Amino acid sequence: MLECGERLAKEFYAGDTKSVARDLIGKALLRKIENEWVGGWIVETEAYLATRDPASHSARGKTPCNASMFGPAGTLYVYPIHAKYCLNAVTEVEGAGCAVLIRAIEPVWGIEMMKDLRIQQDLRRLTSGPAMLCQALGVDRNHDGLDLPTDDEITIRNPGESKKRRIVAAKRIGISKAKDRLLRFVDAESDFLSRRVAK
DNA sequence: TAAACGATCTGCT
DNA sequence: GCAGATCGTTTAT
Repeated sequence: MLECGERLAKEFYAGDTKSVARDLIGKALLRKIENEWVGGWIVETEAYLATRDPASHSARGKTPCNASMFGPAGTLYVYPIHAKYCLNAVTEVEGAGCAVLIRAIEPVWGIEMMKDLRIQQDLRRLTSGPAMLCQALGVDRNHDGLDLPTDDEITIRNPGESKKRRIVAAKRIGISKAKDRLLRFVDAESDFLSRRVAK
């Protein structure tokens, strides 16, 4: 295994959604493809709260498609949107309908593999958006519902010591409801954000 | 079964 | 920076 610390346990995801979103910045998202680990540091996330959050997919209740968003903490929720996919980690308790959207990572491991999967050579545009990073890691609907704390193919790990990051809260992107809530978290120094934050 | 709508990306200007 | 592409899911006939 790579030198990137311990994998996050179920207890990590069981915390308050907003806190989990913030704490995921600087963690390592990894995916095993053909026996090789690919992935990088998480630099951008967004919190989607339970049924009270009108921007959340869970707001209108459970449907066959969003069922895994209501699963136990640590469940992977992959949602299709605009003919692409987004990757979320379910938080809090089973049935709550909260999740954290992982919007961008800084490519570190298996960069050549990711370039092939994305058909994209520009490092800046490799994983700096929710659908981009899914494609770079080869994640699709087949992975929906798996258990992050125990899965063999996809995992999030805590590197322990890592470079210092300046974490900033900002408004969420691309939604039409509840726009003004500060539920987006980014590593303000990163070059791999889907959108820059105002200084 | 038809129509509308996105938690978006890309290419071109 | 902006318009167009894209397609599964949901909601309406």
